Amino acid sequence: MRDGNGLTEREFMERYKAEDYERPSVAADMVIFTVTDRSEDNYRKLPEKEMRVLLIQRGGHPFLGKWALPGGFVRPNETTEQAAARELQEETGVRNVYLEQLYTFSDIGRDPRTWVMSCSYMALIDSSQLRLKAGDDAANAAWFKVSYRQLSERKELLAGRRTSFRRHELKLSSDHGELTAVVERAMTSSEATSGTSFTVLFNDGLAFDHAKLIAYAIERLRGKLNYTDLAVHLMPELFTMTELQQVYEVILDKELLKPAFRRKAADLVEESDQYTENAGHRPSRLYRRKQEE
Amino acid sequence: MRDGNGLTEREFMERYKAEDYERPSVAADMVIFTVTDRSEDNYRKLPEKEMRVLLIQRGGHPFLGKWALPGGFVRPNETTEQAAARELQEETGVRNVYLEQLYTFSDIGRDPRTWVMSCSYMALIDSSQLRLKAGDDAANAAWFKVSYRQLSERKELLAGRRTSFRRHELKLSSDHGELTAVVERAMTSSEATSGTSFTVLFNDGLAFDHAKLIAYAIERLRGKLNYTDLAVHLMPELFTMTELQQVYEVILDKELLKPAFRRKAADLVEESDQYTENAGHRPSRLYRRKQEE
DNA sequence: TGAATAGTGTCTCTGAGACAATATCGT
DNA sequence: ACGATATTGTCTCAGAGACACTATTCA
Repeated sequence: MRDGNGLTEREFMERYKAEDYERPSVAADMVIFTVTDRSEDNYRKLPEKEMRVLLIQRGGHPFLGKWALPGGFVRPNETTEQAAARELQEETGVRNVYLEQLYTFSDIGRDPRTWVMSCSYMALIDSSQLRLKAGDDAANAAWFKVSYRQLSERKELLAGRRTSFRRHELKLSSDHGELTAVVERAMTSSEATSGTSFTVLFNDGLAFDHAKLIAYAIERLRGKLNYTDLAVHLMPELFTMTELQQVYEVILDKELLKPAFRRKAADLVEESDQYTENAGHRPSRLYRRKQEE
Repeated sequence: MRDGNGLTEREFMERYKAEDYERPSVAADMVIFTVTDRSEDNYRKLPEKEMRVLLIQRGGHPFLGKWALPGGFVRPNETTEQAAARELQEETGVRNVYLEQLYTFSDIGRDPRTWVMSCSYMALIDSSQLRLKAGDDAANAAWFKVSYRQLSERKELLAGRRTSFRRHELKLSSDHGELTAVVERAMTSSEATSGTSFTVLFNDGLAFDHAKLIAYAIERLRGKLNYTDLAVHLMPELFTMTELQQVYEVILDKELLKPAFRRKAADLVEESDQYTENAGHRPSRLYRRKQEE
């Protein structure tokens, strides 16, 4: 079979010049979430939970000294998934975790060096795996406590184009200090069009557009929490219902009713024969992730 | 502020060589859906609906003569969204449509020429806009009727890793013939990991891995249909409830109950004062897309 | 008048929200 | 016994599924 220039496929391939077009670099960046216990002061209370995300302090330009998501450039003989998994293992030593592609960001100028797209991933790590790698080799890596709260909501009707804006404050805190960003999520909808976009309005301490990536990841995580078993990936092998509920509550940033939660979560988990002990109160049954269905 | 090499940011940027790493080409490929009436034979029956997708016959290597999704390489001064919107306008003449990023595919060897990732988008076009561009300049473009049906389901438990496979048949038909592919969706879940992946098992007539992209788009479309107003983007400005229901039915490939559907859809639409006429039966109220909420 | 579709009524069942009551451990 | 959490019960209400019924047009 010959094409318009009378070439067979073999001939075409031999003459094909891969360098004809300008190409972007593609990075795989990861938003790695975990939920940990806050060390508790009171004597028989349950420890509270905190949602945390892993950040790395940049040791070079650009954004020297700022905090960035772990990630790196995708190499020629790997997929973006493989690049993400590789980075994840390099940074946390953890393999075999929940990994989900989020979105590919390609705003022009998002990296001052050159044309770089970011294929972003979300990873969920349970706190027991986390403990293994507490004293990480990278002194410049830290788990930041996450808070993501809606500040305001605004609606606008302009030339048949209705847009609603939701402004959120993203606060990340750790021993290394506190980072703050304000991200606005705009949902446009007109006669035919429709779309969502994120804008970073304020940013103190985060590198690149990573505030946007983190906000996007949190929105995805919250959205999927209700209709998937995503949360159990954040749990150790055995856990109580209350612990699972706390994970939901800290991610969604709202309180849930116990009976309703237990009914819904019952489908996601499997009873074990074990119970908590020495807790200062009635022991609770331990559950594990359900494999079936 | 100076980095490890004693450089300021300005000095660093001047010395930064953009050519240090090998880079992939990035294409924006579009799965463009529309729903059209099938020309009806009977005299007072309503026309049936068909879901269609736009394909373009390749005029050059590789995959010469095969059908591919419209798309093209992203250029240095545009985002992937902009590239997708540009391609969409070039191919269909349509602007201002629903556009959603789907997934970035990066399997190695997916393009035999060179390293190419595909950032895929889904677009929804209503049938009235479609008519405007019926006689397209591109003689090699055609709207293919879509059928996507589950063939089989299989579950496997292997070394603590549970995987469920769903095999689907994708059939695309038009005046230019029929294309068939079989795509398998594997959902793996083990102690901690979890993930979904698509594999093309059989492919007759489609270029690249585009059978996979189309399958992915259909799954996304079906999934979102139930909890978003996605479907109204496929409708012209005024439409009846039955038409809207038919769109749901042809996409989901299953029949819905009328009263239940009307209750649910009532939130998505707004009544107009107009009614259908000369239909051979009781006229029906016309609705339009709701802007509020 | 009748074919065909438009539109409404209503019964049931399920699942979520809300609140209350009981159970059990460790000190 | 008491503090704290674990676990279950149940009332109510909203929404989905299912089926049946009435309404209206045009050939």
